[in-house]
Amino acid sequence: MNQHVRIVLIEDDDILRMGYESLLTDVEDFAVVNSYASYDLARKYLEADQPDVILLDIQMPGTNGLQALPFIKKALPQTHIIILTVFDSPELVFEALTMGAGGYLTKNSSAAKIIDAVREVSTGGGAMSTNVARIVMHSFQKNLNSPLTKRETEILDRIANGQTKPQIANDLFIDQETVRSHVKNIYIKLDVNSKAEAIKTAKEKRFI
Amino acid sequence: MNQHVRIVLIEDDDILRMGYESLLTDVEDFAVVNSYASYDLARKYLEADQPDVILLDIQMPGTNGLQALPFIKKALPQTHIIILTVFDSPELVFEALTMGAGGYLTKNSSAAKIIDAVREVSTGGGAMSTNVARIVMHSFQKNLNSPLTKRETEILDRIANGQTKPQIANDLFIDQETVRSHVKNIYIKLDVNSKAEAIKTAKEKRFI
DNA sequence: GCTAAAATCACCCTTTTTGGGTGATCCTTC
DNA sequence: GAAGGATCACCCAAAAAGGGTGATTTTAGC
Repeated sequence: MNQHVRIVLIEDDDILRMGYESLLTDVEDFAVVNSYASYDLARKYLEADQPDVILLDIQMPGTNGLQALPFIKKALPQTHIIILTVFDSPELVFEALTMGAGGYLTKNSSAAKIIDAVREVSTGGGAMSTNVARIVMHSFQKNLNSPLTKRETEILDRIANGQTKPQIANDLFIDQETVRSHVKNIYIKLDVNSKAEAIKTAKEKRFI
Repeated sequence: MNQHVRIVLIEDDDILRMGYESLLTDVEDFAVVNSYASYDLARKYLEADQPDVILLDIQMPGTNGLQALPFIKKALPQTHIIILTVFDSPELVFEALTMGAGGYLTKNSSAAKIIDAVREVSTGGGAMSTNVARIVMHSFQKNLNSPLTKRETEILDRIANGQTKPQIANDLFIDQETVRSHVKNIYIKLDVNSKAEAIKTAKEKRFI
């Protein structure tokens, strides 16, 4: 039995949409079951299409791709969604990923990359173009020149997780006064005088 | 003038090391300037090697790759580091990325993928194998079935950033009592009775 | 081995924040 | 028009935070 990967395209540019369709149709085990110029047009047919993978543009008339994402996820929880767009700002990327996109490709991606990506996400993998990967990886990067000591970082991290000083003291098997002492030093080093400011500053400078 | 990408390999398996060396040397504009069986052996030569890219194994005798990462970063801030390993647990991946790795490949990666990755990171891009991408993307994913309302999520998010109720009230132009009201509802929905627990539970269940 | 930095604890103090209970009003949004 | 969401009010006591000042003990780098 033929186990085709069922693909749906949602892309408002006619030329591009036809291009992708032709590209993906030519792949042996892929099947483009339908393609639409917008989510609003696709909406009522998607469930019948039963796609394994949706290639989704962001910029579209009506509901845009990012707005559509949660609705698609709710209607078709098993479907993997690849964002395919010209935009690659950190905000859009993170927005897409938190909403459950399984891939994020920019439109300068080669045909081979797009085919690879579809295959990957259809089996539960992840896919992103290199510029998106750079953004994502950069978001993890900690500042390696933190003025905070190990202990101070540990404590500030726990504060950022909502722990109170007594709780922290208890967890680390040290006295509350010691925790207080560390916190005071943290405040001095970060030039702040409250938890909120400390967390804000530390996150901005990637100390935690 | 020939602008070669200067590559250093740190990999304890002799066969693999030679394999990578031969693979990368054959690429026109790549130059493998040196290869070592461990970081401890590489250590004192690295600065002289002036690599643009280091392919770094994790499992090694002596200092392992992840432990070596911060030292390499400190000594050679401009050098891009690609972790090349058989391990792909979330913990190791995040550890490597926070320590400043520019790429994370698993050893089942094809020759072409490895060459691509070196080229990418050498120009400041990011690179990761699909299984790593899956892990990373999954870490961003929010729970789309949160029991919390928009407002409640907003407020819990601010609490997780260290803001106090008065501050939140002020920022959102609502009364402290309203914030308290929301917080109470959050506590009931999450079945907790403190900030710390609420943040912990919400993060675990990816509500924030 | 010396020295500086880091980690530890102590006691002074006041102000702010928290959490629980109970109830009410006003929007929206199906 | 009913329900969930968002808003505000007032009761209360306990907990936590923040500032100041100082001291001791480890730990780590030269």
